[in-house]
Amino acid sequence: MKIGYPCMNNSLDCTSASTFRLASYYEERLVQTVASNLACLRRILEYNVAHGLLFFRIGSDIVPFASHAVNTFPWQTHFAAEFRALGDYIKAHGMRISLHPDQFVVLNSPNPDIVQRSIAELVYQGSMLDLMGLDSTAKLQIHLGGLYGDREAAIARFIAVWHTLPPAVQIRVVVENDDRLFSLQDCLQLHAATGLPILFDNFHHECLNHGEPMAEALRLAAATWHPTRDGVMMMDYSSQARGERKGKHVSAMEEDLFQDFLQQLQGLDVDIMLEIKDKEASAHRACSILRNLALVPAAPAGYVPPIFPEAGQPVAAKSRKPRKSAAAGPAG
DNA sequence: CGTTGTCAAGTGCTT
DNA sequence: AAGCACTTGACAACG
Repeated sequence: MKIGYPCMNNSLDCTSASTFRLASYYEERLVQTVASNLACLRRILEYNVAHGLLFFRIGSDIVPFASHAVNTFPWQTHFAAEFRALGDYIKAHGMRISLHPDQFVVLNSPNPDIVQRSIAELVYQGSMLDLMGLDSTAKLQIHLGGLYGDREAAIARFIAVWHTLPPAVQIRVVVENDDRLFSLQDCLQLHAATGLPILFDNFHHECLNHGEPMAEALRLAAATWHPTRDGVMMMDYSSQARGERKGKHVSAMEEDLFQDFLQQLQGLDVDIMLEIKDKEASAHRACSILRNLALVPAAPAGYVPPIFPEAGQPVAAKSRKPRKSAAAGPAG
């Protein structure tokens, strides 16, 4: 079992999601930004290894405008060595990686332009995993898409588009049950038609289900992951923020609920992504709980116990990077 | 230097 | 018809 958190680390003074406005796009700035993002990603991974957090979701903004027509820079070859080194590091430490393209990726849209843009985004994100040399257990996590007033037609369109995906992308795509439109049952129907694995989200399942108990839902989702091709089932874990809109994620892990959830696993092996606002802080807590239950290995050599911050207090102040000066302005 | 409106991209729901 | 929410975060303009 591996524990992870998505995209950002609040303890480090860097971000791997630096971007800029389309209006201020120019190539030199792109190169500078990607280099900076990859350097920060490396630091985040090192932090994770040092703290025994072996599951991580890489953000979508590593290469700004990667699937936009404005970006014609061959970043894949320019940064090949950097991506390769990251992949070597990931493999050397047995880390698991996922990416989660955002809401603009809608494979079942009736609009063919949107479908094409969605595929381009998947190709971009999948190619990062390819460049890192990671196998098909590194996944691209998406939702089924829109409903458009006809559930069966919406699912059928997804299946039709899925069959047209490049094989390198197809083998990485996994579908997550969402909290309003497409339930675990819909995802199982999709799995039956395509064989693609279901990334199970416990909180979404609580919001939208057909009465399946959590333990049963977990087993159903786990059975969709091919042991060698896909690896151990990935899942998202969260819980309801009290007093907030239904579906709103908590800001810090509620340890009792997490302990209750672990009981529902009934021995099932999963890699758990904590979709909780305070990121690595909750991941540390989860890891600590799992170490006590002997579900994850003892702390790695040289492990420094994290200082749990008070609620709302950042561990380290973010220091702003110096502004890029006008020296790198567009040609002239 | 702090504040705040805005940002490539989609969909469904609420007002 | 328009605004909002979705892992919101971070850029960029303005004072």
